[in-house]
Amino acid sequence: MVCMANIDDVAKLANVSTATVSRVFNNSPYVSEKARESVLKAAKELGYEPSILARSLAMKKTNTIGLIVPDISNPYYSEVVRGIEDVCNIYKYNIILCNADNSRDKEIQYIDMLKSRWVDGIIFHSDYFSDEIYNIFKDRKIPLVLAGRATNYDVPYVVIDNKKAAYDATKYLISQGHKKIGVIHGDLNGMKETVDSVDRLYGFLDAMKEAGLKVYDELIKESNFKAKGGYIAAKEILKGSVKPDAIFAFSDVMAMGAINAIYDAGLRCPEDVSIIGFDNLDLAEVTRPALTTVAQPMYDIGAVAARMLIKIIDNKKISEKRVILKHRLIIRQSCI
Amino acid sequence: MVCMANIDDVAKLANVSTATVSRVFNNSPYVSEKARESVLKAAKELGYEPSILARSLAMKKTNTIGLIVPDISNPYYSEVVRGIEDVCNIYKYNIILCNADNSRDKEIQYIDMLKSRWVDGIIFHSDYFSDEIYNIFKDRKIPLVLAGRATNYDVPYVVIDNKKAAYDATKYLISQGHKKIGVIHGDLNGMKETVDSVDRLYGFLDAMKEAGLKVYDELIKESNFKAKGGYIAAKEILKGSVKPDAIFAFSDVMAMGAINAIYDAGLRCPEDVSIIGFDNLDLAEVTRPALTTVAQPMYDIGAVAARMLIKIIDNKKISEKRVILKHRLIIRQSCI
DNA sequence: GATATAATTGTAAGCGGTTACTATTTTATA
DNA sequence: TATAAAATAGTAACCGCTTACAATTATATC
Repeated sequence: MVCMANIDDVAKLANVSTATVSRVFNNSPYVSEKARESVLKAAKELGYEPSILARSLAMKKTNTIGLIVPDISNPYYSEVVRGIEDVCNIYKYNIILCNADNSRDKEIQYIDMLKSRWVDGIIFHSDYFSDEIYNIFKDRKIPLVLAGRATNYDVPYVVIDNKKAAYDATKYLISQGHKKIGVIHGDLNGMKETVDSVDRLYGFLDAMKEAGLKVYDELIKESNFKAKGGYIAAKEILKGSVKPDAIFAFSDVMAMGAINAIYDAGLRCPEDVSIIGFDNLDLAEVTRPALTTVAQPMYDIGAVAARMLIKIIDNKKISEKRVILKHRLIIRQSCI
Repeated sequence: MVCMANIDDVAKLANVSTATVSRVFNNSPYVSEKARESVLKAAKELGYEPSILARSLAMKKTNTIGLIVPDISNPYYSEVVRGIEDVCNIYKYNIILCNADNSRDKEIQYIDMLKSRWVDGIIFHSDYFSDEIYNIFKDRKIPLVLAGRATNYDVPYVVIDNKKAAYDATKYLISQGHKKIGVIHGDLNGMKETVDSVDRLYGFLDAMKEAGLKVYDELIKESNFKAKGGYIAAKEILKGSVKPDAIFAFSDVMAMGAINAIYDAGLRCPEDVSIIGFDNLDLAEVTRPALTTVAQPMYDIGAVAARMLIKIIDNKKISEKRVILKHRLIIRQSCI
């Protein structure tokens, strides 16, 4: 930290007290035009800029929020973060970014770090929101908004209806005449805490049941939300005895991997096997076949979460603590 | 900011002075085992955690670095940022993230904000590094590392050799027998400040010249580094009188757009027109045809930049202020 | 036991702001 | 013109920590 002019220097040069300087920079009324001018002039001359750090300490408010996500290099999260950043920018908040890789230890470590930095609040986006994490937040007493994850605890959140979304996607596949439908899902966490994949799987099962279709266990595989994982899972599905006519991947990236697996198995997509993804990343529309997918409003998940958190920090009323944003089926070329 | 125990509370409960408490938490020697224990006990009892904010003010060091990038939701940047974050995490630095959208105004605004937050240094990644921005950094006297952009000013940077990279890619196309090669580049900024696209264009031209190949102006189009832009540019190229046998897109995303344009024009990729991209984003290997591309070490650009900045902050010697990382040609299926 | 030395600990002044409270100056009102 | 009210300015305590310096205590040396 290079030294620079402080409030005393400015006060001295402008021949006023520090209080007056402070008032000028806080747009307080009750400061004469004359004083204001000379302060501004002195400040300019010295290249003075108030220290947000010192101000934060004095006011016990940092105008900073912490952001805990698994991995910013994952396009889903980078889009969410972009939404958060844009809203924060409007309200003059800054964000401290933390990549926790879904590791509970890292998450806890980051929460403590953010706390000791006095962030005004935290937006937490993780695959899991466990009792342990909940209690830590409760102990630390930091305003919290959950993004992308619902909870029964009294914590505000912004999500989509994952179950309904998967239900809709499955219904669409069924309406297209598909009967033997495979699924590539993510970690189910032993069905204990509810994670996205669990919700989505239930939605899938509901739709299948409703349509009276048989669910083949061997067509349902776990993967890791990555392209390679999707590829491997699809490959296994395709080499089984039950041949699927469609596969529902719980992420676009896994869907892309699955498409490659289909081609590598000597089949075509969508002619032989239809694929539907989840997320609607940018890449979904630039690949071939363009991906039919369930769109999540990632940017808005971030933006709404940020807006909620800032309201909570400012003690403003929030109309609804549990926000469920709309998903949307985007029909492109990977399903027929 | 919720109130919590401070150093005085702990000192009182532990029956020592605040100095001792501070010493305990800074692992100072010269504090007796007895005192250390009682401080730790008191701290635990009160749930005390030192305020990094107050510490930063007292020490004039925040252990925070500012990060200015155009757009975190762009996968290139999110990968760079991930590299930065991982290194910062190791060295106990935190990052404040700023999306400046390549807007000079936003960049300046963010620089000032970061300064008034006393960040220890800034990593700046923008398409442009102008005199104006350079001077602002110089005035503000903040340690700075440039990522992804070289400069003649005395500012450390981490880049790849864009000219050589484009040269290599072009040579590869030529070696495959291509002669009429198109280019989709980004903003050339009037060839004034050197931006990526300019360097790359020169590399392309060099290779063409060296091979004695004719460069067709109508095969060279400007675009915006987005898929749609790549699509439009390729479409224009394809409908001209000179038919290209290959197109070099200066980003993978534009390359993807171009592939779509090729198919929409009733042609095939790579059989009729080869495409080579730039970046080697994750998506490059999951699309069909898998993208032949010039790989940039995005994660490392971030990681190395962060390591350099932290060294500079700590006044350690850095062996080389101008780091040029290796690019790599990744051959997949989009070129034959 | 006296004295020198080393190990601990405490005191208090910063770091750069904000703000309650008080003091002073202006302006309005009678 | 005297006085009340409003506007403006200043003083100093405080936010929570670090650290130079001084003070105290324990240990070693003669």
